[in-house]
Amino acid sequence: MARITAANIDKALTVGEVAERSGVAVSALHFYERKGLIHSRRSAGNQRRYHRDVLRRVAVIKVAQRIGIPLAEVAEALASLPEARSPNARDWSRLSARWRQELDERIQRLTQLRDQLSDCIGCGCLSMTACRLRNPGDELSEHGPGARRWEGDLPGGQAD
Amino acid sequence: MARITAANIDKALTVGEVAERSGVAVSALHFYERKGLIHSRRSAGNQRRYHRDVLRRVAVIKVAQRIGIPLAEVAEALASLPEARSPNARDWSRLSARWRQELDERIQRLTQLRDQLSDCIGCGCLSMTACRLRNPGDELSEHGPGARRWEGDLPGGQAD
DNA sequence: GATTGACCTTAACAATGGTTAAGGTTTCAT
DNA sequence: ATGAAACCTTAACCATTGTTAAGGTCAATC
Repeated sequence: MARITAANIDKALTVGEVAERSGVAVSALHFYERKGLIHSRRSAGNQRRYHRDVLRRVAVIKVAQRIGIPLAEVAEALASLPEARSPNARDWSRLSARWRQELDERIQRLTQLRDQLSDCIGCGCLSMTACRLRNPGDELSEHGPGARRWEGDLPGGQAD
Repeated sequence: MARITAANIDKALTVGEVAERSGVAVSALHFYERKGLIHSRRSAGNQRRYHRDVLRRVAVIKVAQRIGIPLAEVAEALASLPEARSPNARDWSRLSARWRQELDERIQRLTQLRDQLSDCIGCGCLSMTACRLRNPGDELSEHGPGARRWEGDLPGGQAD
């Protein structure tokens, strides 16, 4: 369907066209629709027909995935877009800002982890009680005499 | 079993003890064993008995997970440890160094993404053809006249 | 009007990282 | 020696993000 001519440039898109242009598989588009991330109308013969806005939505979904946002959260964010009109620059900017913050936090967490890991490289301390990397959440010190014996329980006595 | 006394401080650990000390569930320990990340001997009655080294391995697994390394890759890394002796500081250092590099790369990718996303906040361009975030992998320009009409197909004519 | 490609739905499968349940055995302390 | 707590195995189930298959319909073209 949908010969692309000057006359029908505004025509609704078929699922195949959206797949081709957005670079995601038809099956993924079906999936996104089931999850409420995108929407379609139906043709007389029950085939999906998409407004061109769907291309932006899919692009946004792909960016969000790169950031590491789970689809459920993307769905929420997209649900916050206005229904009455096509989203405008400000609408998209809001999403970008929101996700940039998540991205910032993720980067910060990873950077902190990296710094701790760097300390570990020099000393091989990944395995020791004192290691900053391990200690958060390591309940060792609460549980009897064995818990503090990290340095003593190796044949050869190396403090690894 | 395993009264903790001065006399049996070097005793093998049961799965419950490992779970408690490492902070991971018994089911997860079984799972790690199935996947080859940790190993156990068996008691006369077929119960798992762990060498204390397992606590280090589990700690390393947890760190790797925080970094975002999939278990299969962790399994590979752990398999590279010497079998004959308990791993020493240098062995653990090698793992740390290896993963630090992966972490560095991950951080760099995310940072680049963040910078691009920052550009998008100002202009709302997440949806536009020119956007650096979108263009890699966006096949738009190859597919007919519709492909370039990002600015023209919105009622109201905003360039969003 | 028939063919062919694109489309439809439903359901099952895949990988990842486990948890939960069911039914039976071992270990420990008393 | 017995009862409770911990352990065993197998199998099914959970969420996430889709893909693949089966069986049937629609749309556009020759």
